[in-house]
Amino acid sequence: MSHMPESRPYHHGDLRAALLAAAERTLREKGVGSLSLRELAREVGVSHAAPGRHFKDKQALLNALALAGYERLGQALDAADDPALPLEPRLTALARAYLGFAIDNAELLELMYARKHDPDASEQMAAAVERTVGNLAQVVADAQKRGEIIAGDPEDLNLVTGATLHGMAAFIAGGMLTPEAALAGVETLVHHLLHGLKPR
Amino acid sequence: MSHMPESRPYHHGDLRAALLAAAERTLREKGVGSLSLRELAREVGVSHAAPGRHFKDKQALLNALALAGYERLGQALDAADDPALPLEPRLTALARAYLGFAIDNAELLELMYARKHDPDASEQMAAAVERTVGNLAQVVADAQKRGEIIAGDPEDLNLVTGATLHGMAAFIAGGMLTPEAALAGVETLVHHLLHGLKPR
DNA sequence: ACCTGAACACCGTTCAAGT
DNA sequence: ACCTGAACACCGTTCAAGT
Repeated sequence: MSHMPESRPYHHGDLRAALLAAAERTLREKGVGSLSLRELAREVGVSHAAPGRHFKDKQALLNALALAGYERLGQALDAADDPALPLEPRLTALARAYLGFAIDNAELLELMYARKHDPDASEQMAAAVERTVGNLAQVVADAQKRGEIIAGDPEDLNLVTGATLHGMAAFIAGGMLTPEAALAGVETLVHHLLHGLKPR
Repeated sequence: MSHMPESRPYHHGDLRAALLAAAERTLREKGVGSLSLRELAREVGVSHAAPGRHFKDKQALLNALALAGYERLGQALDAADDPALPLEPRLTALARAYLGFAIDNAELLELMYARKHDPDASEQMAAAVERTVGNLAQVVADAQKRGEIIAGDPEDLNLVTGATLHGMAAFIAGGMLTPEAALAGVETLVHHLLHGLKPR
């Protein structure tokens, strides 16, 4: 038994994917701070210079990670969105999905938030962000059409809802809010957002 | 002219303060990524091991920086808060101050958000956060007392307003929102928060 | 007390050279 | 095409030794 049984999934045609997979695991388990290309190369069983073939930069690796994150977040939001629902439950479901993602991927989400103005990657990134935000914008637009929401500038309305959700996610990622407290508070949060803090 | 005129403010009794000052300048000008203890030591004109006398860790330096940030944010909020004002303008002024801080100290704010569970520093840090949040909580509490705000759980109300402001600040720090757009939108933001998105 | 110099164990990035 | 090995210029941290 001088070598592994068989079928090493790496080393050959899939180094890029292997690096990304290892990176995400490290990210989840030890945080961004402990993410090193050399360590990743070691984990995957490759020379320390090999990652350079697939990612011109450490930042490029991080960008790819963030991009994948947006992909998965987008899917989660799509899956959670039911356009047939009335506004409040629809928004609540969406918020719950977003916060769930934040809970399960706190470190990744921080990475996604951190803007690095890489001129090349920023195009894809902007598109990914757009798609994520677009999900929320659709809900607002639909609600406006149905008269369930005031007829203000949609941009402004998206900003409030977006900022609120973003802030909640940041609270979770930052450890200022426990997952339980966050999920327990979603309903009232959305309610307050829709009905306002002033007495009616 | 082989040496500086006089009074080197550093090197002697003030290395700690000098390091913090240099660090904040670097933070503002080049971002956290370019913050190195060795570089800081060079800038201040001291050996690379000297910082270790005043900060056990690089993280300790960052913690001190964040703490100072909370100090200044707290002062800015205090200065902006006028308890005599009616709820909406009072909250607007506070929001404007918070976003102003985010605009002027984007990198620092990111540092302040980033939780590092340093068991020792977390005590001071928690207190600093508490004071910042407390400012907002006071506004909500006052408004509730006056009947200007619904009589829900104060925790929940603080969460909405806090998350919204936090999210806006993060949008600014992350470059997804220009300072102009952010400041221009404060009034309607606060209005939407207080009056809700549903038609009245 | 406060700082220096050398040392250790890491990094990211580049580049010739191998297969 | 894809990877290796060596090299370069950095890091943070520690620790004896100096003043």
